[in-house]
Amino acid sequence: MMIHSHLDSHEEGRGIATKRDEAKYDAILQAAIEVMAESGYHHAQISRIARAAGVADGTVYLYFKNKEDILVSLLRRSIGHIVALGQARLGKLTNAEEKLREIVSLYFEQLGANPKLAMVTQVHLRQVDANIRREIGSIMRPFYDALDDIVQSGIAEGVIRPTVNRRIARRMIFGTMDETVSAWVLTGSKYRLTDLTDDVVDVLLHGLSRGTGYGSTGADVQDAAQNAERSVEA
Amino acid sequence: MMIHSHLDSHEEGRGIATKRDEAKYDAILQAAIEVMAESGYHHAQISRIARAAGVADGTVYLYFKNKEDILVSLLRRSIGHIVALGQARLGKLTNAEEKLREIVSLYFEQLGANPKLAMVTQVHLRQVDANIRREIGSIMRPFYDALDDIVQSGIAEGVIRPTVNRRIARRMIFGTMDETVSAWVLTGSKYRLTDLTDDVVDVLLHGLSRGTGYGSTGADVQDAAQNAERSVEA
Amino acid sequence: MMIHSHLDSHEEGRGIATKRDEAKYDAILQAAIEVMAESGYHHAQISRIARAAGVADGTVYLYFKNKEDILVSLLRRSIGHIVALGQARLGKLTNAEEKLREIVSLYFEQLGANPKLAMVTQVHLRQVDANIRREIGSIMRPFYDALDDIVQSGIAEGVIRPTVNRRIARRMIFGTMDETVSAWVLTGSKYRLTDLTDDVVDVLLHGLSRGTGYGSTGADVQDAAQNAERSVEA
Amino acid sequence: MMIHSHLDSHEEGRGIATKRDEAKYDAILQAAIEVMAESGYHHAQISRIARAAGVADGTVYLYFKNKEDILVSLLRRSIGHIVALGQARLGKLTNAEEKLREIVSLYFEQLGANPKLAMVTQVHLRQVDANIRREIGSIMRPFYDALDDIVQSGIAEGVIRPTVNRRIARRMIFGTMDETVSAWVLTGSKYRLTDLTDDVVDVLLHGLSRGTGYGSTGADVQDAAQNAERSVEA
DNA sequence: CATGAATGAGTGTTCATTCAT
DNA sequence: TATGAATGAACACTCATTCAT
Repeated sequence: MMIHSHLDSHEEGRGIATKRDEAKYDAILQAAIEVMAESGYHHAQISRIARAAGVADGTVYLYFKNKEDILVSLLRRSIGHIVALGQARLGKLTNAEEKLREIVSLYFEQLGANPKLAMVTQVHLRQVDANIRREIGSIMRPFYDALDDIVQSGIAEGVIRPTVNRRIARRMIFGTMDETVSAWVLTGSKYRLTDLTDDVVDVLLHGLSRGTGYGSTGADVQDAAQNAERSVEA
Repeated sequence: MMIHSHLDSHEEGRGIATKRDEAKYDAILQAAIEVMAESGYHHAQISRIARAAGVADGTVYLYFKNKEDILVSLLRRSIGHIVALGQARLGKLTNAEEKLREIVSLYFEQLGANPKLAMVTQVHLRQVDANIRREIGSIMRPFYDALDDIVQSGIAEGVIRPTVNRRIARRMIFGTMDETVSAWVLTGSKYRLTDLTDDVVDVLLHGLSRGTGYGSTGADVQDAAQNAERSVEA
Repeated sequence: MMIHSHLDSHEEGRGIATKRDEAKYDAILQAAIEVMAESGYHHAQISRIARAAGVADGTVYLYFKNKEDILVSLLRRSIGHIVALGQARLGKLTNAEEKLREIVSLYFEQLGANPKLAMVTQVHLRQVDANIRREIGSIMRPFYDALDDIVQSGIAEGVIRPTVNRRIARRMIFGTMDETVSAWVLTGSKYRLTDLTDDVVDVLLHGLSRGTGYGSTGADVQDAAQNAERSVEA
Repeated sequence: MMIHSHLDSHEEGRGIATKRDEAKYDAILQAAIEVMAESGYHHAQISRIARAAGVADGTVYLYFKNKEDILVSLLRRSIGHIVALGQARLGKLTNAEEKLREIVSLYFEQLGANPKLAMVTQVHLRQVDANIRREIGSIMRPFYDALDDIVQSGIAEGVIRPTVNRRIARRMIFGTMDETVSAWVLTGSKYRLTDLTDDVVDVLLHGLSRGTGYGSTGADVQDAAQNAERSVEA
């Protein structure tokens, strides 16, 4: 998997404090997650974030250009982290199926381990203005590229059907993961997100249709009755 | 298809004007679409919407509880319309595959025919507060239910694999459609959304994996080379 | 005297409230004079002005574009008033000397009758940004034009020396009046500004120099000893 | 000319750094002129002044009490310089007319040679708070005193009319010079300020009125037509 | 039903000043 | 002396909502 790496240096975007207290930077970001997860982007006053971080209001502006910059930096850091992990883990894998499972697992694992961060990325991040959405898009790009690479290499390996519309394939992968995480967040993060990995990968790989003779996975041994029992999720 | 209908009476939610000038209600809703599509939710002042609708500011509050209610009513109306159409069209179909294709087609057709509405539902609707998102969920319910029905009946018919996680299946369907429409909107609505129906249904039904001997669709005759050419979309 | 009249319609500049409560407009302006005279421009919070005017903060913005607009409107109104009075009074006079005396008298009378307004125009008005100073210049123009007209007509009548640099003559007239009013304001408005009219006009007309045989005025009978006694002013 | 000298020791006012690096003190003052002339008082951040002076922000406070103190020190230094020059030059003159011409010439020469300084003293200096204006008054005192001395000695010599109101005479002199410099600054410092000396002195000495038989100066040979041509100034 | 003038709560951001090093 | 990171007070302005007419 070729994960593009220009976002690894996820600090570049700051452009304000080149060499200030890194712990303070982290504290503000963490405080922002806490406050935003609780109150949403628009109701998360800078003064509350500052207080939660243990700094003065003005200090926030030594580390971030403005309030939106905090949000963008949050996403940049978390996506950057996921992408970096992906580079490390997926590099060792050769099979597209394994790569897909790994990236889904990674995504669920990362967001599943931090419900507040997930709340911010899945819900509050979307409350911002159009111009910020553009920047968000550019931050997500490396992740999208990683998904595209998986599809592309899978086709090359003969593991993925060459006839799928690749862009749509990518959107299916991301859309399914995104919808899954959002549902998990909005229902209170009550179950383990990673538990869904196999089911998600199964449906992504094999679709809904009962074809004839396609390769069955371990998941297939579950029958419809069992399926109906899974009710942890709302 | 069992589309739950309690939201069809989409006027119930108003609770303000039981039977006022219906044309004025529509005018405000239409004005809201225009203004929000252009400026986003937060920059769409009530006064601008009122002016665009040809009514006074105060009049808006005779028809809607508040600004968010306009947004919610927009969604209620458009989803209600789609659900109603779905009831009509899917009722005649017996095959789950056909139903899936029909609902995807219908969704793309409705939003594809109204880019401004799509802009509002895909982008601006998400800028609202968390508490409103709950209401949005309840509005979407009938549509989700329709998708669930398709999955459920598909399994009963033996068309859909009984082993798929049904909730995840539904999220895959909706997530893929949603992501597809969002991408279309955010790149300027430059191509025909309905042109993607077949490719979307193909990947939903058969997944990514090149299994052995699953039933191929007409789409399958496209080869990788052709796939690479599809560049209408950004 | 040809006083250019485009500023008579001193309400045009508002451009916000075309037909609102005129009494409210006046109340805000008067409140602004009170508050600014006491605290200066920068310390005159909109909320204090609003409270003093008996309106809500937001109402101020129904009548004025922003805080600077209040200041500019103040000047526009007071200078406009002086210019309008000048048109009425100077129109009846034919002699440039009389016109000069009249306009000095008028200026001192108007500002002398309203020390708080004078405090604002002489002190606080100058605390604003460069861009506003430009607008202030355009508001003062008609007054400068009136002074120019007096000089010009005086020369035509043979009353004013044709060799004086007209622009400098105007600046002397205005500079002397301005300096006189400022001194009066800054020392607490303790004496009657209009009492200085004759002495000011005398020095403007005849200068400092003891020429030989120039026409003496009544003021000339005051001798140096008396002059030294005038100590009301700081 | 009796120029009171207690402000010559313009360092007294500092009260902070008694004998620090004089070059640094100058550098900060010069940087302040540059930055303020460009951006105005309120937009001239201490940090920009410090950077322009090549020192740290905090260092500024080792030399100046606060931001206003920089402005006041600027005026103190420049007026002090003018007053000192005046003492040197006017001491040699015996005639009040010559003294007046010399001090006008000196004032125009000093400010005319430094448009940025003039911009600060004529425009930005006036943007300060009312309490500071009092201190400005005390700084200007020696200059006012010099003007008063000229008037006083002129009367004693029989050169200046004993009947002029002396305080008003002084205000006319200063007001005319001030207005002239301000106009020059605000129109872009495009002509030579010193070129106006003769015209200014002429009108100060002889006023506007065409009396009979007052002593004419060389300037008088200019006729009205020529006067009209002087259009260097805006 | 309709109006639209009036309301007033709510907050991101700047920057002069301080002080620990 | 000098630094510059940290501080935190201060406030104009917007706009959803109301209600007297």
